[in-house]
Amino acid sequence: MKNKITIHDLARILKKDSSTISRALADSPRVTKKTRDLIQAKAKELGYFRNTLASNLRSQKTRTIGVVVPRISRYFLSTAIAGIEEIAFENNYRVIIGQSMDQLDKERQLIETLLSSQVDGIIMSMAMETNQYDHLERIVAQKTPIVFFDRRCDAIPANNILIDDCARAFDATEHLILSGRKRIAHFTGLENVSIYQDRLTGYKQALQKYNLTEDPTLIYKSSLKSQDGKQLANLILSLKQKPDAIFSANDIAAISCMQVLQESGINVPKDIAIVGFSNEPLGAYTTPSLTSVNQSPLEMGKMAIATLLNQIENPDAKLETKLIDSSLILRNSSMIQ
Amino acid sequence: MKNKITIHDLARILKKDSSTISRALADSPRVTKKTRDLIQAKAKELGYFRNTLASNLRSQKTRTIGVVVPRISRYFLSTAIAGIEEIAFENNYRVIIGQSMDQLDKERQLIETLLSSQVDGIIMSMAMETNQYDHLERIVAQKTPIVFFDRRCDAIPANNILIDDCARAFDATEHLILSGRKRIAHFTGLENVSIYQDRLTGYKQALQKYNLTEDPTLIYKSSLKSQDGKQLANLILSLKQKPDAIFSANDIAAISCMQVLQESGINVPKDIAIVGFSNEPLGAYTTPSLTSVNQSPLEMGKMAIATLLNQIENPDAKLETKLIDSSLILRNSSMIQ
DNA sequence: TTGTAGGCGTTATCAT
DNA sequence: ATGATAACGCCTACAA
Repeated sequence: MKNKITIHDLARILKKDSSTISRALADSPRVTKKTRDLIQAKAKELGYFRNTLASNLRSQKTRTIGVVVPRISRYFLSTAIAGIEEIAFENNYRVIIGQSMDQLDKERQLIETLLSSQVDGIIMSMAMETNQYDHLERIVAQKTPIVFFDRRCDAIPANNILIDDCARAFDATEHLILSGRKRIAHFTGLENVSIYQDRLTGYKQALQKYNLTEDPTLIYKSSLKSQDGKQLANLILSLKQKPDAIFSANDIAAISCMQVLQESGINVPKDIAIVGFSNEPLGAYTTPSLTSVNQSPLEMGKMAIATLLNQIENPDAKLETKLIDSSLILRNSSMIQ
Repeated sequence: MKNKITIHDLARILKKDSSTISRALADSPRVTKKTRDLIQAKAKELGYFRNTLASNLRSQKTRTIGVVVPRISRYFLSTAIAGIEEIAFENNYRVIIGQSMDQLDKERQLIETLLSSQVDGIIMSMAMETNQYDHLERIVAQKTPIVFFDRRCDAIPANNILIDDCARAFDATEHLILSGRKRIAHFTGLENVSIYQDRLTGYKQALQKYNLTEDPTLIYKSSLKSQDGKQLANLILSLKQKPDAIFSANDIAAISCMQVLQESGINVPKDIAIVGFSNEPLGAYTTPSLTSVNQSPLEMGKMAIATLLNQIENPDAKLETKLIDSSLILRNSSMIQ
């Protein structure tokens, strides 16, 4: 078995009580400097490591926070997680990560796992599929602090770290309108996801402001995956009266759609201008480069963990919704070249 | 405090002993089906959750594995982690993630944290800076199973999940030679990182095979970050006799170098052909698109966790080094157009 | 300043 | 089949 030295071993060796050892190792002032130094030296010598398991059980704190996201291998999310991990580490917290793969079932299981692991708090961005909230209600019932970022859950009282999706969608649509576009299609996600609703609202508000009629046949709902973008491109290609612009609620769908359109001889942006959302790095490298909305993922992640840690240390803190800076990044896919 | 129902609460309510409750909840056959059903129903009703902390302390297992990587927000690593998390979850293991940011210090601290958290095993890819191995030796000393992927550590006996870096570097260089290139520069990483040594070796072997003289002034060592690529580009621009090709040990340096070269009027690939390494997705979208080496990160991650779980369940299993499929992906940055 | 004792929640062992 | 007991390792009132 493993090389496990306990405070009892140290106690025996040093002929002290284990409580003295415990205090010394915790730098408690309630032990002489001399004994403390002696004990710490011996502990180091013997390679003693505090057993976090036992310590946690005793203190009922794990100094671990759980993160549940749709998937890690997407730039926005991995960058947000990088920010979370960085701040958590600085504050001596560990981070457990799980991916829901946008599935309700997996999300449920992950939450269950995290709760029974006694995480001190949870940061999450909801799965696309999630339309029931029993698992999230349980988090609240257990009084485990929770912070949503990006994809919030309106049904659950919690802290939220967001960008102003509606305003940015408005900006994106307005930008297309001001560039002279009249028939602007919108790619939206599943209706239970808050941000896609917000982006849809922003899109509609912009149309309204400029007196463009909202055409329901120009609003396409999908999972916004790569293949969805391709399918939608083919659908658009088959239309007699094509849109002259597309505002997609994410970059993946925008880019894959753009590729298919181009392969069929459509000129982007001349024939159809395209704007995405999220500012994935590869959008800067496509031809044409993709106009998109920067969501400041690193800042979102850092703000999410800061908010969570505050809530953990201060359980009565008022719940807040914080908006992180965001902006439309103009590139060539929406500019007349 | 939290809504925590324990087996003792259930015992009191059902007028049974806590050990019976424990057995029932563990589906032990040593309890009547009737009582078991009764207990399980009641547990569900009251929202009982096993306290993983206590259970772990008892069993001396955490069912948690630690992952230490340079940074999460890079495609290769986030994808590998996605694979790790997926398989871990299927096997009812949790994953703790830490980023060393390529710093030895942070890596040390992370390892220490993971060890005192009693993780059942560790998967890691070494930090660029790491040139001392005391922290890694401690992992071995504690008999905690460890698997390296991508950036291994030759000084530590462990499982390794790799690609054949040397062979792929050879392929890349040979490809440039067969395309008629004579002065092929190489961007390598810090010398303590195994994979960069391997890629350098592959590069040299290809030169040798085709009787090209190895020119030490064409081998550039750096951290291979974006800014390094730019600096190297400027350095190359200042040369009287420029290379006609560059083989970079990663994509980031390759792409940023390519950009700077192009801005200065160099035609890629005509004047200088470029090949990267890692096949980051954005390489497919640059102009010209970047020839690179696919490292199959998802498969590497899955193989790493499979190997680790096997080692955990079977501590005497022989240590292995597994090579994952990899291949040179030809794109426009190295083809005469 | 140091020691004693008990408990965090679970589970394995032994007894009934 | 079920109950009693002890132990995993740590921490903290309380006592001395």
